[in-house]
Parts: sequence; structure tokens; C-alpha cells
Amino acid sequence: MNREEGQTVAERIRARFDDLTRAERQLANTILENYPVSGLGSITTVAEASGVSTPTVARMAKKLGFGGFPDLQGALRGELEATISSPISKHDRWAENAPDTHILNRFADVVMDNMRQSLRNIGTETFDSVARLLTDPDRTIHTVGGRISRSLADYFYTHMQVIRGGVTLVAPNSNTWPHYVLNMKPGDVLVAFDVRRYEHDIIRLAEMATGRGVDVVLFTDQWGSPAAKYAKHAFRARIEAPSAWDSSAVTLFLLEALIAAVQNAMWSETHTRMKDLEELFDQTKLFRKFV
Amino acid sequence: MNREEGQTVAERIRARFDDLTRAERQLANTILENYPVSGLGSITTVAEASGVSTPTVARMAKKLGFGGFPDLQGALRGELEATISSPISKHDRWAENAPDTHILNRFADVVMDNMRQSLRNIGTETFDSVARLLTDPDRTIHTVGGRISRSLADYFYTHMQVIRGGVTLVAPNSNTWPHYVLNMKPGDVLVAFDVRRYEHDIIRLAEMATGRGVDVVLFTDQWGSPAAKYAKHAFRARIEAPSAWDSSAVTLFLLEALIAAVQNAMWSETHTRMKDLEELFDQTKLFRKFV
DNA sequence: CTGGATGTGAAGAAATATTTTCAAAATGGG
DNA sequence: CCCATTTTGAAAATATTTCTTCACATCCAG
Repeated sequence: MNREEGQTVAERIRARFDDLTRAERQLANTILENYPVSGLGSITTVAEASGVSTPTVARMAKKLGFGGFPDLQGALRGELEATISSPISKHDRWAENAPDTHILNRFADVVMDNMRQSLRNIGTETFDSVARLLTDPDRTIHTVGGRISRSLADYFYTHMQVIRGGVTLVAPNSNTWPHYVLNMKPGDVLVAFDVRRYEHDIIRLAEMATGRGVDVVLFTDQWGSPAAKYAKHAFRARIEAPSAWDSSAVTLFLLEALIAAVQNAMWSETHTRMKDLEELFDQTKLFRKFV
Repeated sequence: MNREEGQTVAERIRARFDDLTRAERQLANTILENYPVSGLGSITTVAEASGVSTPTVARMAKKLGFGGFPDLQGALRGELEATISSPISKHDRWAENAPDTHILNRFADVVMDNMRQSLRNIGTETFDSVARLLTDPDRTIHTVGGRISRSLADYFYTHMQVIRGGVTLVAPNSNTWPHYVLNMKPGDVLVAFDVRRYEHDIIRLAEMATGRGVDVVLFTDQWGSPAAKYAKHAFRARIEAPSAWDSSAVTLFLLEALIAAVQNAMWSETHTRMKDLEELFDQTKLFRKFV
């Protein structure tokens, strides 16, 4: 029984297929089609699905060298996990000259994973709703970030400013926030960033804004800032990183996608603004074109 | 309970995520990672894998509208079967409810691609050399960004400031830059960000800095800013995006990986600084701990 | 007709899930 | 910072499901 240790269930079945009896082969075939999901139900389910009796299933499990049906099932689960959890990313040898353990590669793996998982958890309805909010020219956009996420708010602000008018960056110093709140009117949008460790002031700000009829859009992490309570829409991005810090890469990606969506939706206005901006830059000669 | 009939487990979790408590969210996240395989073991296994107790698992199953844990598990199995047996699995099933043409998915595809290609073109030697430069406590770090990349410089600055002393953020207004140059001494490092459209002032700054014996590290795009001429090390990240704008996501990723590397290399110093910082935060009560 | 394979049903055993209680911990408000 | 409230986990008792095994009837191929 020891040689069988490293084998998959499918391999074991094929290896001993000739020893199997008629009903057992029938069962084996059912397990092999739609492998390995079909073997995951209860022993009764599996038996019924293949049209054999439960004792047959139990018998075969032992015949294949497992302790019993649950043992076989555990093996199947393990295989499935291994299959699903290692997608192309691991095999994809980018930066081939680097050993897998180099921080650059480890970081890349984790970020790609964050990306995949975040995307799975973010509904396009949320995304589209937020894009629609931000496209509405009657709503003023306010944006604010915490100690770390401030840079993201800043990034967002810089872009939105070009795309449309009516965008405000709330200053980092929370003492001044009441003044900003004073300027928010019902229907305005507050785009807030708050990742752990969640900042009390941001939560309060979200609360105050909500109280004034402002729609709060929150960018946070997978655990969700308490500010989510006040948020009309929340994006929960995974921020896992092999580091003492969290990764904002996925959040930035979401932000950029959102910026792209808004820009598409209001292209005519944006186009004009960008052209005007170009001219202004040319006039002040602050920037010289190279490309 | 009837409206929930057609929903996937993931959807149910997302829909009620705000109602979930801390431990439940923890559990929910574990189920969502490696979805849906992670939810297929026994209730004990699942509980242990997420670090919560079995009652919590049972409680959440009911909260989500299932009869109990086995019911939830059955739903997961059903989904898995549907997913695996149909050929949908072609396109990694992120954001599965979104058509491939949704901007969110298009953006994701492009960014993942940028990531792969950038990594292939970036040698770990460059990465390691830069990490070594930034780790040297005798060198002061100056960092500067352009109109858009300013946020990245800011992000970098915020983190480096915690990791080590001797970090300066060069103000955005280029009029004041000569003053900053005055303070740069030979052996210092200037971390500059310059993506298209390349900014004349940044190039001049890099030139001036090099003239004073400063090592310039440049983050730029795949075409390379003219400032690369003066840079000792340059990171060329792909910034392609289905948008009128470029994507900074890969650049941010590189930056974070670099920050992680530096932080690892000087952990003892960083550790002390972080603890001190915590205390200062506690004292000023600016931030309240949630996690 | 015969022997092995199979299914049925059932009973006991084992594992698993549910629920309860209660103390400890976390959270949120003042 | 403290207190009230909620959440959580451990333990245990209970309920339920699932698995194993057995006895026995049936089927089928040779």
C-alpha cells in the first residue's frame, strides 16, 4: 500500500482497473468523468450518481488502498485544491533569471493573486454605479485619504481634475475637515480611502458626510473599514503583501479602471478640458514635449 | 429566503458582508480565497482553516440563509460542478458575472500583461543594487515626481520615512528645486519618477543632481524618459492601459517590492522606528486601532 | 446448477453537525 | 479611558448524518 502514497485517485483507479468488478468499473467511470468533482458528495450521492449501491462504493475505496470512503474523498479534495489554487501564474516563469524566492517574484505572485481574488469579489454593478455617480456633472466630488492612502486620493484627484470640473481634494489635516464638510451638498460624492489600520477621523468624516446626504464611495481592504457602514458603495481590495506593509497596487488598479470608465463616459467634456490644459501648459512652458 | 435561491454562495456572502461580524468576515474571506474548494471539508476543517470556531461557521451558514453547514456545502459543490464541467473555465473566472468586454476586465488583462512583461525586462541585479543603495544609512534619499507621478513619490516618501531616517520629498514646485539640490551631497540618492509626457524640469533636476555626485534612480515607462541618461539605475515599467491615461499600477508594484526589500534589509532599525511611531500615534490619539 | 458479484435493508459505529452555556474578548459609545 | 453590549470560542451535550458492515436474496455467467 505504500507505493500508492503519492498517486492521484485517478491513477490508482486506472492502475487497478482490471481488478475491478462490473459495478466497480461503472462507479470508477462515473468518478473519472467530471473528475474530481463527482466524488465529493456523500457516499450515498456518489452511489446513486453511478447507479451502484453504497457497499460497492465502500468496497472499492478499500480496494484502492484507502482507509474508507472519507479517506478517498479527502484525497480528491486535496487534488482539487492543488489544481485550482495554482493557476498559470506559478508556472509562468517571468523574470526567469531570478529564483522564485527573490522578493520581487514573491511580491509579484502575491499581487497577482490579490488582483484575481479582488476581481472575483467586486461586482460590476458596484463598479458601474460608482462610475455613474462620478460622471454626474451636478455632483461635486470630494476625495480624502488616510496616512498611507492619501497618495491614492491624490492620484485620483489629479486625474479627475482633468476629466471634469467640481473636484475637491480634502486636505490631510483632519482639523480642517469640518470646513470641507460645510461645503458638501446633498448628492455630492465623497471618495474615501481607508485601509487598516482604520483611521477614526475618516470614519467620522464618512459619517458626517452621509448625514449631509453625501454619497460615500469607499476604497478599503478585504476586512472592510468600519466606515463601510456609511458608504453607499465599497470596494474591498486585497492588500496582502510579503512585507510589513500592505500593498496598494490592486486599489490603484481599481482606481485607474474607474478613472478610465468615467473618462469614457464623459469623453466630450474631457477632451475639451485636456486640450485646454495642453495649451495652458504650453503657455507657461512648464513642460516641454519629447514624445 | 426565497430571493436567495438562485444566488451563488459568493454572492450571498458579498450581499450580506456588511452584516457579518469580525470572525464571520474572517471566515468569509477564507471561503472566498481559493473559492470554492476551501469550503468543502468538514465543518471542523473549515473552522480551523479560517481560525474561527465551529459555532461561528454554523452561525454564519444560517445567517446566509442556508439550512446549515451541509446545506451551504452542497451549494458550493453544485457551483463547482457547474463551473468545472462547463467550458467557461477558459478565461480565469474572475469577475465572472462581467462580460469579457467590461472595462474592468479589459483593464485587468492589460495590467496583468504589463506586469508580466515588465518583470521580464527588469533584472534582479538592478533591483538588488537599488535596494542596497537605499539601505545605506549614510546616503540621504531624495525623491521627486512629475505632475502625475508625484503621488508615487509621495507614497514612496511616506513609507521610507518610517523605514529609515534621512529621506526628503522634493516639493512639486520646480522653482524651489535649486534649494533642494543645494542640500544634496555626493553619494546621496535621488529617486525620480518620470513617465510620459516627460517633464523637462525633472530631466534638468536629474542632470544637476548627477553633476553633484548624486546617484539617480529613475522610475519611468517602457520608452524611457530622457532622464535615463543621467540615471545610474532605471526601472522601465509598462504603463499600457485601455484608457486615455497610462497605468501606474506596475510602477507602484515595483515601488512596493522595493520598499519591502529595503525594509527587510534594515529591519532592526525599522522595527524600532515603527514602534516609536506607534507610540507617537497613540499619544496624539490621531488613530484608533481596529485590527 | 453453482459461485461470485451485487443490491437491499438494517443495525451499529463513527464522524459530523448543531445547539447550549458560559466566560473571555472585542467592540463601540460616551 | 471606562463601561455596556456584542461577539466569540471552548466545552459539552445532543442530534443528525454518514459510513461500515453484515445477512440474505437475487442475479448472472459459465
